[in-house]
Amino acid sequence: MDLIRELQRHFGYEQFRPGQREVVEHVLEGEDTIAILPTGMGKSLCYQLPGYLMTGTVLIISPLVSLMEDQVTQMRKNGEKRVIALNSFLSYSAREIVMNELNHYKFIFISPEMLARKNSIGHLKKLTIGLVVVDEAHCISQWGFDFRPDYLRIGEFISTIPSTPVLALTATADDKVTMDITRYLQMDKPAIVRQSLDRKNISYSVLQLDTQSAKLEWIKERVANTTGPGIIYTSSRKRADQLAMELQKMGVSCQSYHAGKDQDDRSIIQGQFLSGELQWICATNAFGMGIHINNIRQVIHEHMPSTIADYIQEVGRAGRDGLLSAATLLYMPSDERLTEFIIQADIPREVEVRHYTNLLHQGIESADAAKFTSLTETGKRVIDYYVEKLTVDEIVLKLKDIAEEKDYQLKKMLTLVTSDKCIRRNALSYFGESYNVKPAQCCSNCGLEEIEWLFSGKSGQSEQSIMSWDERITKLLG
DNA sequence: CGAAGGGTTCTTAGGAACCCTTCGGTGCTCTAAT
Repeated sequence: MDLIRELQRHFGYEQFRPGQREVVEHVLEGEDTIAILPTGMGKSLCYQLPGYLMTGTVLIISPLVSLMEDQVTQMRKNGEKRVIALNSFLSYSAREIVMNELNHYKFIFISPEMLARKNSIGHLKKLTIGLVVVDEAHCISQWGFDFRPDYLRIGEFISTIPSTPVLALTATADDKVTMDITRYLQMDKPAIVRQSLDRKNISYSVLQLDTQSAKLEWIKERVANTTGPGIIYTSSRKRADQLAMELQKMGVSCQSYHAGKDQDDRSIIQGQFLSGELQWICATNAFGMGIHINNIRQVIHEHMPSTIADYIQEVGRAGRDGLLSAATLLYMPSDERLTEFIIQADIPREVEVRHYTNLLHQGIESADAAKFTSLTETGKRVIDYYVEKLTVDEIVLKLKDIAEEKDYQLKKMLTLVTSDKCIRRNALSYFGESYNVKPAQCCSNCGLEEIEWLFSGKSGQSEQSIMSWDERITKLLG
């Protein structure tokens, strides 16, 4: 088959981007495939093109309803009418109608939660599914074990259609994530297509400061004197709101974004950032997935994320246009305490697990049983998943493992932040990669000399723009 | 655990010093009550 001709016919492109052709070929061969392609490499083409070239429906499992809606809108805009998203946006009656007409659709988007429902499975099993796609597949590791257990149930559906190829797409996967994907998607010796995660145009800096207010002052100076658009990641919703307010006071066009805001506000803010109306976003880790903005110049971490993989995901949102971009992480000793608290707080404690499962064994309905414990809604759902597979003692051990793993990930992150070795090299080695050519603007540990490029488009900054990085930092810290 | 904010004390009427309490991330779906 002449894939280039098909590419032209369906998408109007003259050539594939790196990795795409290989992925498409594996999928068309009917092989299970894991594609690890950096952001902006056109992952959706990896299932859309095979979809057109094969019989049967393409089922795409997607983590966010907003992301599904965006993709459906995009595909419809490109002339594809046979596409639908199955999620809670559909009214009950609309869902009934759609479910009975599923064979009209070529591309069906669905959340893991919806996929786990018996009703959905019944309808989907009537279809001939040609390909199952798991978009943002690292969510299996990131969320499956302690947040959205239905991510671990995807494999149960897949095992009912054993000869259908499965394609997992992600921008970041270390060995453990690759193993989790293989296992929980019941993949059979998957083909792995991997492009380097090294983004040469991103320069990494870590700055150690002593207090919260020093961080605030640094950010204010930085935003006032350099160019956006940019994202500032914080570790709490409150902090994101405060920062946005401080920057607004300076006349910076800026909004905060986190899960505490209602869905409408969130999509408005995202839209404004997308259109360039907003220069800066102060956000928790709720912001970013599925944000297709090419010219983000800066990603500032007011507080470090809890894993290196998260860090690389967040930082990777900068510079999709290939132009130089800055990633700056502000670190204050003891910052890890908050992160530690957050990641451990939601893991159910042993007493809660034993109490809850005891009630279940007495025949009490799970919803009622949860009321008698201090379990969070998330905690309850996580245990409900493990109860199906494990004994109580095993669950307790499993949760301990999860906690230890998270702790280990955080320690890795902390090592990256506090090391005086090359940040790029350290981060890449976490993904089993080494680099060959060091870019001029590598990282603060290798030495960043000029930040002139960060002032492009700003007027009246010529004097500052020729200051060296170190001089500037010294000045900022006064 | 540590930061931030509200309240109280102390000493003398504005503010510093301290104690105590609260809060801290990610998303899906459905149900019941307005």
